[in-house]
Amino acid sequence: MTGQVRTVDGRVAGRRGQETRQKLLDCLREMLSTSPYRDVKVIDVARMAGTSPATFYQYFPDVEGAVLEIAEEMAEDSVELKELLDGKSWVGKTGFTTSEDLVDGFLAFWRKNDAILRVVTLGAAEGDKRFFKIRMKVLNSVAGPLGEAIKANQAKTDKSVDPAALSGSLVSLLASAAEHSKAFTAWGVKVKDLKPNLALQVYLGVTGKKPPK
Amino acid sequence: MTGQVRTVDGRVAGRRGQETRQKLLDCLREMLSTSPYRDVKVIDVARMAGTSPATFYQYFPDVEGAVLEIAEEMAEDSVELKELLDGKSWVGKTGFTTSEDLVDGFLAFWRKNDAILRVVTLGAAEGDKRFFKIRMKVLNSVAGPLGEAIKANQAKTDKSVDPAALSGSLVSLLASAAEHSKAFTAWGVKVKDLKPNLALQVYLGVTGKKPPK
DNA sequence: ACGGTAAGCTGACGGCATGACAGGACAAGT
DNA sequence: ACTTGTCCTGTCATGCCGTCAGCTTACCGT
Repeated sequence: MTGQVRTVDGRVAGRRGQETRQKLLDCLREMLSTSPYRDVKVIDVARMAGTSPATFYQYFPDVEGAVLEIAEEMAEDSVELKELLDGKSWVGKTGFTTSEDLVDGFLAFWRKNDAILRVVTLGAAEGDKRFFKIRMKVLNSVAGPLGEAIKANQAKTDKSVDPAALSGSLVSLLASAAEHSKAFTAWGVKVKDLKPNLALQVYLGVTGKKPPK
Repeated sequence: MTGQVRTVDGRVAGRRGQETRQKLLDCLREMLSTSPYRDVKVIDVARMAGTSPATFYQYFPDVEGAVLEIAEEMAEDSVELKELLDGKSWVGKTGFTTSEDLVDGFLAFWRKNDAILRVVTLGAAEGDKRFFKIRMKVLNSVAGPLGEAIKANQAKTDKSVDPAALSGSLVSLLASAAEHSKAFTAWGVKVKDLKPNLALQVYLGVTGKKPPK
């Protein structure tokens, strides 16, 4: 389904080629997490990979193209986030644990991929449809199931909030907290306290009730 | 208080110099809103301003330096956001209006400055202290007063949520919604419905109650 | 084993952005 | 007109970008 990996000029990549390509991607990933996006240069990536800029351009049209590749890989991984909600209960104490696990898992995922997600977020904000789509895929892996959970709970305790809007808000909040956790620290919220606070808000959003002691 | 405007090599800028400098800043602002941050080049800004790259480097060390200048200007403007909360009531129908006005004003501010805020957000996420500080100044102009309001209301209806964490979450949510309103659209939330939804969440966060009909 | 074919890599090059400098243009005061 | 200090730009060295021709390497059929 992925089709064959191809070079920019149309040749199919063999074993060695794919290795080189992967090495370039790895090095780019590394560069992204150590220097500002604006300063990431093809020549640096190539140097780090022990190859030449010309080789880079064989496999990717430009830096952005390679970044998209990494981002798509990450978006694939994001399906694992669905498991944080799949078949979980929102009732009583177990419900709050569900909420805590969700927050935990989401923050961990974001932290693991924070460099690439930063770039994806920027691209999306700048209106680039490709980055926007990737960002939505990641967020939807949580927003989808979460919206379902909210809708299911509203069936019991009818409230007048649009489930889509609410789950979207909650996921946006999680993303924002993950990307800018330092802001919360500056507001006097200790890292340790951040997670419970987020979990509380998620629980409140889904069930509409205070969590059991 | 700003001190005198100076060129990179230490001369003080006169009338004409300041005009040129301002023109460069305006053009940079324009460029930022029309092309990806990564692709903004000194030469383009200079060309647009009808001057030469050398002139640009006379007033700014690099693109980032000039961007910081614009960002600081914007951060100054952000004090106007405080007025959205100063002395406002959170009681009953008036309270919900306060919430609506806050959301309205915040989104408007963000939209007006979205290009520069995008870059500030990126810089902050990348760990740049200067951008982080600017972003905090903007967010604090709302988070501060909002936190006060929350604390004041908790005095009556005691709840166990940290006011700082809650106001931080709400402001983060607003920022996220402003920056990625398209995401909400993709979730089926119409632009028209987004504001009331956000206002509702802010109101809920502050008062802990559903708004009066 | 051998030659053919396609994959893989790089040196080299024109083009453009960066950033520094010195010198010329300009305005203002004397 | 002359001086002084501000302001702008032409020019230059440097370095990255993006492309290409051409060389080397691996694979495959006979």
